Amino acid sequence: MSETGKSCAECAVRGEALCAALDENALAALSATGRRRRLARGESLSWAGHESAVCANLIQGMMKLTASTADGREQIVGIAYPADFVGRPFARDADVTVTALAPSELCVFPRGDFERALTGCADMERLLLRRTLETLDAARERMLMLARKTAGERVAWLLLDCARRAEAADGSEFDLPLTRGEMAELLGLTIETVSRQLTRLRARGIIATRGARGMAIRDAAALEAAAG
Amino acid sequence: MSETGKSCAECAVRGEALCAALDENALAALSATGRRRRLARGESLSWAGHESAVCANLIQGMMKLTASTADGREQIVGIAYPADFVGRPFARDADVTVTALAPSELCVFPRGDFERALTGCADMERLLLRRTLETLDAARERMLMLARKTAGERVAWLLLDCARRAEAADGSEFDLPLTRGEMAELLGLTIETVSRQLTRLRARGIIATRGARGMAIRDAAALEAAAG
DNA sequence: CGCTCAGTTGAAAGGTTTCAAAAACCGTGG
DNA sequence: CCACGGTTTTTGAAACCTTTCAACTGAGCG
Repeated sequence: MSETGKSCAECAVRGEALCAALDENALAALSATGRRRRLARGESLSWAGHESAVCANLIQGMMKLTASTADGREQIVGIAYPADFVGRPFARDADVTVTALAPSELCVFPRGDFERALTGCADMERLLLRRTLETLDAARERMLMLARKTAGERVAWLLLDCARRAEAADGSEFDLPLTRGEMAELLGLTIETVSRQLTRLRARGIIATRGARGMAIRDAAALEAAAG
Repeated sequence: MSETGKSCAECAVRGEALCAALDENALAALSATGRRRRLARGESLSWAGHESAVCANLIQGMMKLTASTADGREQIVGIAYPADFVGRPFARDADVTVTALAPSELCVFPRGDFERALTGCADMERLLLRRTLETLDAARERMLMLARKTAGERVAWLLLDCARRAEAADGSEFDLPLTRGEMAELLGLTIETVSRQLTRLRARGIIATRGARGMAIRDAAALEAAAG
């Protein structure tokens, strides 16, 4: 039973989060060390360069992981969705900052407790290994994008990714979960360049927009082609 | 005992590779499925988009992991050194190509056999998890570099990395393990840009070169500053 | 209804790439 | 040991794309 009075049994991501791999006893033990935490948009869970004190499962919302240079340039290096794990077990320091992109709720554990749960449960460890390998695959795809794709290709790629995640049917409208600034931060571009590329896609009839967030893909094939 | 007649006991990376976590029996079982393989510079172990058939430990040499776009643009997304693990357990398809940068020797296992060894040995699984988390950290640092650093910063960053790995004392000479082309492939630049940045660092007295590979860092502080 | 902030658009600047050619390097063979 | 030929590296100039700086527009909200 967590601080907020919700039990694991009624957790929105029960069955999808890492702790799905725990048996009843281990779950109870871990659960006793965890607590729910809500973050408003823009609030951070941890900061790069600071001690990596916590691990958490994202229950609802959306978070960004950002890396930054000494002089303040920033880059989003990952996005976390509900049921995703965030944190860095087995390391003293975090090298990313984790910030809520939308109002979010997490189940937070002291890092040491979470590590003990991992070590004590090979299934959960295996699950984390698989997820980490997938995250690494995604990171490598992003490296290719950041290093070799044009601005137009990057924007198209992101729109396809958002549409896929929004499970938007072809031509149907969905809301972008990111501002232009966040899109830029993710794609390694500037706000202006993102805006110009969206304008270009709209001019070519490939997408339609409605306000800043409303988005509809009119020509998925063309968008895929544009994504390189 | 592997094909080449060498046993694990006399393996050059025994104690550092993943299999250091295996007990005697498990090691014997895995070892029976593995074989040594030598690759000349430029030869590949696996190809992106093809079936991820093998896992391996790099015994000696150096390999690059490259991702590529449909139209052939390429980006190095990782480098493997002796004792490093290469391969993608738990996935049907590989999304990177693994190619030898120097004459290399690997201990290669069918993916299924390696996965069984992992599943049967929590210690090895834990070790792979830790290494994968470290690799992910490195990948994120690279994303930041590829997205936000200038050509000069990238080249300086790479030189520092190479010097560190070569354990070159301050001012001492060492050989770059990469050609200009490979440096460019790693840094998300072109050969010409890498060459121009090296020329600039040389002109500023920060480095000295001797042929294409010989490199000496004359002013480490300035180089660190230049790396951003 | 006006205010504020996010997003768009424009023009100029800047850095990197592209294309082209010269120079240096390296392994080979005489 | 030096000359040779192919390849890698360096250098130059122009083109290109993205960024920067600046101003405008539009949307959301009290």
